[in-house]
Amino acid sequence: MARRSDHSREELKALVLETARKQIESDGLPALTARRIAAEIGYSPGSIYNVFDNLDQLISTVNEGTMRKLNAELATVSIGDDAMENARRVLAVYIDFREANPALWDAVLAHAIRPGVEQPESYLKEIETSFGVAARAIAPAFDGDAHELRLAVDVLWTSLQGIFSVSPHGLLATDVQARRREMAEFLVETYLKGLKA
Amino acid sequence: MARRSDHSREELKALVLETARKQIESDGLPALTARRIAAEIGYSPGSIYNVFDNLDQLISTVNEGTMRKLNAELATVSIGDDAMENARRVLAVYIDFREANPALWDAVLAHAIRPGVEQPESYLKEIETSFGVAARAIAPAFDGDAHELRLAVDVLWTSLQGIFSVSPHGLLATDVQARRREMAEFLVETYLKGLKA
DNA sequence: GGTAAAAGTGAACAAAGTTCAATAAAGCAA
DNA sequence: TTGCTTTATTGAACTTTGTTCACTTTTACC
Repeated sequence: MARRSDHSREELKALVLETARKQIESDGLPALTARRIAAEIGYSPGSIYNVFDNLDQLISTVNEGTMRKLNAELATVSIGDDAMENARRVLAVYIDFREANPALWDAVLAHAIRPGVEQPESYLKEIETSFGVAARAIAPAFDGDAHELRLAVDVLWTSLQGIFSVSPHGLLATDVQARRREMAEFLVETYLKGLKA
Repeated sequence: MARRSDHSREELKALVLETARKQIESDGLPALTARRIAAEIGYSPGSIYNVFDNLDQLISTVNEGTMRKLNAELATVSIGDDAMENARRVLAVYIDFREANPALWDAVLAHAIRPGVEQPESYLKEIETSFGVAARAIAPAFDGDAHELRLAVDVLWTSLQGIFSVSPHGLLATDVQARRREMAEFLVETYLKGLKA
């Protein structure tokens, strides 16, 4: 069979994307396969490659949507003159988001690690938006040194990624989430204190 | 054919291990496959599974060796009463080790991330040894609160893993190493200042 | 010398990403 | 309507992976 026109090219792309997102949410990134998406939407595996170059690009697009959702929530955080207070608020939103979307966020983290794989421009833009919020949050602790501010944000961001990526050993699965929250809060408290010192 | 006795079981295990280590070093973890190891040592793929349960266990064993090597170097660091100075020294050894063994260290980091996959006891012991060094290094900044010291070490360790895992975007490959060093040093400086504040 | 145990093989299985010649439907022209 | 062109879609096929296991061959021992 061929040429069904059940969906336009754009509709099909959106359908694939949405299905991929749901499958990541319910079973995690490793469970995502082209054949499984195809089966779910009633198309053949080849059709996935008609609307995406490959699975990596598809995952990047899912991740872009996840980042956009995070950024929408970060945008609601009110930023004042107290860097520590700002950082606490941003972290709270970050953690809540992660706990509300664990598998989707893991997919973002997993892809952030892959070396050499370059990401679409639009995806990098979303990341920059997040960095911008973080930068404005801790800016009061800096005397206008943009270069050092950028360094401080990069360090904070990647450190948080470490905390939420590495599985703490010797802990029951039920305690991992609480431990990570504790660690992230300790990092932000200590790091911000250090910035002001 | 069968039963060659070119090597004893222990010799074969060591041979597989050493070959895997070399292949990770030269081509990275993703390039490591059972068939490639087998071809290199002149055995069949099935023989790998005669001495290791599966590839994950083999990689964990390689990683254990890597950690042991790191610990040997960490053991030479002299620890004094100044937490900041201790931390600087430990970090320098850590960074030098990573730069001397990039692919092997990436394999350690990659495995640290995998959720649910439990590691052999002996491997966890090596990690604990590293944590012990880090704990003694920053202990002077604590008033004997073992619980908080442990938290501080966990945070520092996983944060560093984040810095060395996430590929900073918008950088030439040649600059990544220098940037990571800069970030790691900034983290340690700032974090330690925060601990003392 | 014969037998039991062990070492080693290598073909086979399932599952993955990906490709592409073939095909059927849709659109269009006459 | 008819026929031609274009295009969407297929699904079988290719490659590669981890892993298994019935079978073979060698060794060790009685």
